[in-house]
Amino acid sequence: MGRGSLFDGLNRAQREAVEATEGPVLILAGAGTGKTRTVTYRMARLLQKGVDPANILAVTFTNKAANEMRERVGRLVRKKVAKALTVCTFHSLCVRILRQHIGWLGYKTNFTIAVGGDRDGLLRQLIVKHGATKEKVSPNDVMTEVSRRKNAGLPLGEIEDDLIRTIAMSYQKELRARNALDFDDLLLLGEKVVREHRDVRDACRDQWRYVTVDEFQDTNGLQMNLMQELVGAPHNICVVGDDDQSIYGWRGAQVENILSFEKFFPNPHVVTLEDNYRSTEAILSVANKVIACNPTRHEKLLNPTIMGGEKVVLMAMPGDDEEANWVADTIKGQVGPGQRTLEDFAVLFRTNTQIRRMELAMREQKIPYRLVGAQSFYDRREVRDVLAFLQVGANPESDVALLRILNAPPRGIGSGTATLLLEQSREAGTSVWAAMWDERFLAQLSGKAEGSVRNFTEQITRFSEALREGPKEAGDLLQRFLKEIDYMEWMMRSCKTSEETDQRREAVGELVTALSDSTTKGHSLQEYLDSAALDKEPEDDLDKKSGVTLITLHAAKGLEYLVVFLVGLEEGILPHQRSMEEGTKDEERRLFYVGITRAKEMLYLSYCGTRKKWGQLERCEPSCFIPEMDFDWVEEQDFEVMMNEEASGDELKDAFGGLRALLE
DNA sequence: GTGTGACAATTTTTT
DNA sequence: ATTGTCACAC
Repeated sequence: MGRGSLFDGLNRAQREAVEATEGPVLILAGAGTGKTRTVTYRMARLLQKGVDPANILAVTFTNKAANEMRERVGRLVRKKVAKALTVCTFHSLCVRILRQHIGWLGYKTNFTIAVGGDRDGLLRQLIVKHGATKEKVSPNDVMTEVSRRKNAGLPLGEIEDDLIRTIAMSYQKELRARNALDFDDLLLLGEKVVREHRDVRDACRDQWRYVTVDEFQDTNGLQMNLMQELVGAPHNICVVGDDDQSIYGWRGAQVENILSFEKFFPNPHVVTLEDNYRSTEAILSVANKVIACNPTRHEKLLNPTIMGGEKVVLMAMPGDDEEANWVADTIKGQVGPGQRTLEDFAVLFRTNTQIRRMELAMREQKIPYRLVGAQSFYDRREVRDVLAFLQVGANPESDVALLRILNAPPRGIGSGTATLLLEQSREAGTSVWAAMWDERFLAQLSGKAEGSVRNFTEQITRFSEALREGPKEAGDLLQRFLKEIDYMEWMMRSCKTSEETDQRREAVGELVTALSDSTTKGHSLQEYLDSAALDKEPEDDLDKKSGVTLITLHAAKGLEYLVVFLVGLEEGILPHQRSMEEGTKDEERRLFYVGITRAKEMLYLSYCGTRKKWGQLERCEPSCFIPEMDFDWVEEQDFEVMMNEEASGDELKDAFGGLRALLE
């Protein structure tokens, strides 16, 4: 690769960043300033200089970002070289480290990762057990507090609220007993093992000599500590981020990590990227004026390189139904041969629940769409079940998974037997699986229950052995196992619509395919299960689907679209009610800013006069962020006024007939 | 032990 | 409005 080609199309600041390969580097990159491009070129430059790809680590926050980064480096260097890089999320980095070294902390290396439903289920049980149902304790309350403390490095034993402390501590004990880790444990223990064990730390330092961290404004204290342990002298660490896009404060992110980077790694080479290549002047002017309202920030502007552009449209809507249909109609009107495609459009929401209404409108109007970050693929019931089967097959001692599938589909091991089983495992200090083999336990059961248990253990043993003998055929084996236990038939019986039936069948099919793909590529079963626990979607799933993108503001960070609709600009939604109560309105403003800067050519904003909440109509006020925009670049429209005008003109009557009918 | 139906609670954002 | 939980009947 010639030196000239590597630097083609980079501006001065970007080149400076690419060329600064040694020592700490801080890249302050505003939205759309070619951040990913700069980072990937920089990695290519390292490789060009002769750095071994195995010595390069890039850490991101989402799998999507990790995949994209790997893919883009892959365009610059040979495939084989790109493959040897370590590009992963903080969480999967920690899994890697822990799968090797967690023995130091007294866990077994085949620990399971407790996610979503399983974790909530456990909490629910514990809440009931401690008689806290009638008190206002929800799994979420406990989880929020547990997560907050783990990420801040504070002990659970010092939680003030007695009830929450008790539940939090037994939650932790329970996880521990089941050799399971939650998301926060991954970071907590990952950092701990690296900090406490010099050998581990040095092994990591020896392997990863050049480290890059993306979206650095979103790191929390734990992640910062981990990086400090991982990166020894000469501190070849490059961090990239933008304080204006810090939107994860609620998850413990510390903007100070990027604002005072030099405190952690002295004398960094600082590069600022301000030229924006993504959006029009119109869009950037609106964005700049809004974000300038935040009091504490690195003062900076996004400089447009695309001058002019269509004004940002601000639409007043009567209600959320009309809003959804208006979005769908507008998209329809702009898609066609020689015009835009569905993939050019994205609709951005503050909350997941808003997405439902939009989905309905899309279906009614037969517009294909893809959902990002709504209900994640891996949170679907059938998927969790099937993964649990696989997990148990891979390692029957995975208590969390085993308990999940104990009686799914029903096989005569009901809650009574399950309780006895759990007691047995606790008393004997063994896994649930081991308890199932205990003759003294089996003797306590009725003849029928005993038979059920023996049947089950025998079935699992066969499946497990088959997997061990032929790990490459895991996909087939799984499918055969599902057939053997009649899983699909049971699952289908609880489906209401044929659509649901298809979806579930499809989901399971996808899972089997993904598994087969993974093992064919030479990944172990454990690796597949890890990625399933940490990923939101199977690798390529999302990009393959075509259509309009429906996505939350949080999930949209880092992405861009030709045309963006940012809907629901109302008090209580953006800014969210809770942020006003908690005094985090600045973060909501940054969220608004992130949303605006996703748009390349055209931005539509809308707010409603009324909105349905819990089936009831409620009045809404326009967001307080609206007056903060630069109205030189905004065109205000009112849907009802517009409709009346259309109604009086004859030509367009038919085109909008459907919409008008809605209003009447 | 399993399956059905009425009732209640739920909505911030993600790995 | 949807989803899950609980009580009751088989």
